[in-house]
Amino acid sequence: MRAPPNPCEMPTMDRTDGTKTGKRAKRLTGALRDAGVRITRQRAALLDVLAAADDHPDAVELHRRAEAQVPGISLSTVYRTLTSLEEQGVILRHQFEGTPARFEHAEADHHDHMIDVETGEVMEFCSDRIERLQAQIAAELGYEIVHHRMELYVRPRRAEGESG
Amino acid sequence: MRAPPNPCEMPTMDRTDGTKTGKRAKRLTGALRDAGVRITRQRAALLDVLAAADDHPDAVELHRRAEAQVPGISLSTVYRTLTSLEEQGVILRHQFEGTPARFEHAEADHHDHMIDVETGEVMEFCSDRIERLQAQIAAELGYEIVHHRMELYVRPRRAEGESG
DNA sequence: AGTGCAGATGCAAGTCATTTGCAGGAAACC
DNA sequence: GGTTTCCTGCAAATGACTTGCATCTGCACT
Repeated sequence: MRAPPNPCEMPTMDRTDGTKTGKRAKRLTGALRDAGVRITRQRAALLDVLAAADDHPDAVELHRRAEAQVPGISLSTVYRTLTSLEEQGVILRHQFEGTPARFEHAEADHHDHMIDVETGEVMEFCSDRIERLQAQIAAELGYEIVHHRMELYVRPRRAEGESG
Repeated sequence: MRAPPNPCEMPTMDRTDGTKTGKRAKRLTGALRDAGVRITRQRAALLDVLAAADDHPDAVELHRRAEAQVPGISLSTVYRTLTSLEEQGVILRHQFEGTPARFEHAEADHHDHMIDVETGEVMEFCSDRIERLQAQIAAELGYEIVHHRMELYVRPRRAEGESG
């Protein structure tokens, strides 16, 4: 139960590891600084929180977590920073159905998402075969893919004889 | 190069055909009536507009088109009706990136969407092979798919030597 | 055709997630 | 340390819907 089914499953396993998380925060910070973006306490806190997150928090949740490091940080700053981090390519924004946008750092390899419609839990997966088919379909119609969105809204498959 | 690549490409070809469109409107209306939903002038107009649409209009555009038949129809009625039509399963709502929700009638077979990021044009496609892979991925993790969303954001592939 | 009424409508006001104008504040570079 | 910008917090604005409420209307039943 729960074995990685795809070759590209679980690209980086270092989440919630204090050391790795810290390094990730430093890399993200460096990327920003290199891009000429000013590193304020607020942004550092947000990068920290994003680097440490192993889930897919929304802006309000990120704000809550960031307040531990920068009490009084404003929600608009969180939104503004998230937008700018997204533009710098260090985080990804996902607009799943019926929820506010959720974010994750962009250090892991590309993956798509599976959302448990009963719990809201977000899982990651990826499939090279699907990606190839997508590219092929676009190419056959004379297009190239800029980016794609693939979300599977799922529910636990109940064993036979189970009811509820 | 340009032949329909998938077996399920182009499921119904009757769009923008006056007669077929009228019949579709009647079928949609019948489905609603059978479900015990009252057919008002406003709803009839909206069903008409939806049946005739060969694009993917949003609520405001549908409102604009419906006003030709029912001057003074309210935008809230359009929204309310679209929600109810969606619940009845006669239309589909698509939330593409960065645009208000877009709608289409649900009489065509299942398909996914490809959005030209330069023009906003929406094209339909489908791939049985991708669908099968998706189901397989979900199954391997112990889930079944409730529904999915797959959108390809594309740009015309320019020929070699072209610039711009 | 007339009647009753649950369900539908229009309008205005409300909600929710996110963005923006503005004036004071603080990184970075000298 | 002084400036120069860029950034921040706050409050107000925005966009896309949604909802409360008083009125109206399909439509089932005469």
